[in-house]
Amino acid sequence: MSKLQIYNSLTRKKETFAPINPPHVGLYVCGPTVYSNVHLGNVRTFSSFDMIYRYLIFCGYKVRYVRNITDAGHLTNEQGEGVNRMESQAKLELLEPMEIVQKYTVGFHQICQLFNLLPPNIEPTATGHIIEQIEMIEELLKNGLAYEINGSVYFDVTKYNQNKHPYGILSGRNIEELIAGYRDLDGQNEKRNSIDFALWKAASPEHIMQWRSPWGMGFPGWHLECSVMSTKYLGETFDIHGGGMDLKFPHHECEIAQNIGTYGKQPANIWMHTNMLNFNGQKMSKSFGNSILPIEMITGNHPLLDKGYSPMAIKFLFLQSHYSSELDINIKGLQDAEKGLKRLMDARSHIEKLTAKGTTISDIDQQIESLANACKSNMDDDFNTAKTIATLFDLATIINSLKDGIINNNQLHSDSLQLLKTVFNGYLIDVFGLKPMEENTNKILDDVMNVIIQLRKEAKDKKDFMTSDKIRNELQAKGIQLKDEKKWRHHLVYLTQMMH
RNA sequence: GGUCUUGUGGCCGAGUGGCUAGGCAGAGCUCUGCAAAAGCUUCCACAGCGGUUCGAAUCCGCUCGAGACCUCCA
Repeated sequence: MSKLQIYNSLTRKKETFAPINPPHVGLYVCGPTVYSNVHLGNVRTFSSFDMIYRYLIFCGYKVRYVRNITDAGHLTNEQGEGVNRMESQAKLELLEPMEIVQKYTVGFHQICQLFNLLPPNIEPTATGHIIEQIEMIEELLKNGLAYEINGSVYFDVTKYNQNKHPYGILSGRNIEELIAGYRDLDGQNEKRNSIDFALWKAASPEHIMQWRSPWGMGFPGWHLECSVMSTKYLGETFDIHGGGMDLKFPHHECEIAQNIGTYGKQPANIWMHTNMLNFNGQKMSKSFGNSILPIEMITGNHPLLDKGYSPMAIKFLFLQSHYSSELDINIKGLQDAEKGLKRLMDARSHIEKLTAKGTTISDIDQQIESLANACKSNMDDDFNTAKTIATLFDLATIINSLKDGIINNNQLHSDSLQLLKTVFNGYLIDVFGLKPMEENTNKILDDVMNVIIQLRKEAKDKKDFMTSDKIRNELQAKGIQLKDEKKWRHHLVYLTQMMH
């Protein structure tokens, strides 16, 4: 049996996964900043880590998954940049910061549900851990790695580096170059050194979010919350820390510095970074005009889209590439994913109708077993979902052949049939978190449909194809697809239902 | 400018130094009243130039191109 290998950004190689306290695994993922809508790129990242979380569970680990909500810092009001929230307006016209936080936190959770992402075990907020953050700053001050100026506290990167702690270990930067790079920028700064970063920022009186601290009223620095909350819930050193590639520097670099500066330890054994999402060859961004919100993707309410796509199809498209690769999507890719997903889901439901009459182990049985094993070893190879999906497609071909009688069911042993069920449910449903299309559970509708199907069959038997085609077409228009030699079934109605 | 990543067939995308990735699309066939679905067969690759090697899409170098980060960002 293969063992799980994970690419570690810190060491830049694949490593055999060995949790600190098996079977327990600590997983920390940087969550969203909730002052605007999450976009589709965020969804890819959180889908990737959802799959990783699910696969760890699938492998029998007991995972504590912590994903933070960043709700402190430079909150602006809804109108975004260009609007000075400090200008005096009637109090009620301004959104309360926590109102914004609430709105976008709820929105984020809704999107997570639509994409069938499991909630983390703990979802801590930055504002809920101000005291702990202040405590960590005090430790850093005590360790001589931070200094206070005018009510703000900064991390002393140069000093940290002199203590043989390599700042830049994760992102491959060296501080001389960084300093040189900053020198060109404006130097109006109270920091001792341009690469120092804020642990605590003094707040001007009109700043809307501020807390009391030993250094006066202020708010915590941007990198501190993750250090504090990962340590609090997972320990000073835990197994996996994840986040988007764009957080590698400076966010994760600073996090490491803060943790080492405080506890003298690397916070995480493994750092994982998921890659970015492009649309039509470009990074999704407002300035390119190709930034699409998840909800727009689902409803199709966007000029660049021809129609809406189901969250499952979108997620399937994500899973067809490796989490660490850049992914470029477009309309055609979405359409392809829709069809591909349907093929796999159809194969999955066909398994239920198969019968196994094999008495000995046939070639087919052996093929099924080796493909099932391949799924595991593909996933164990740094969560290679693309390859695993390819393997599932190979199994789908076998299933379809069995269904159509092209492969005789005396070639299929009952153990293999069971294995097919286990694999399709295990990977497609449990690990990838893909939901099957909705099955009809309405008994009356079922009975009515059987009457209609019977009528159509009689028309067909009389060669009255006008009538039989009419029935089929009318049903199609109502979202029910009728295929000959088959039962009728519902056609993807659930999506639109979910949106309204 | 610096750090890092990357360049695969019509599109999207895996990939180990030597063996068909896969999906969707295209072509042909089977099935079919017609569709749909499904099955089988098939076409189209590894940016360019060198090098290492018995052998490289896979390793090294250069050229060209793309992207991310260096400022909040998944």
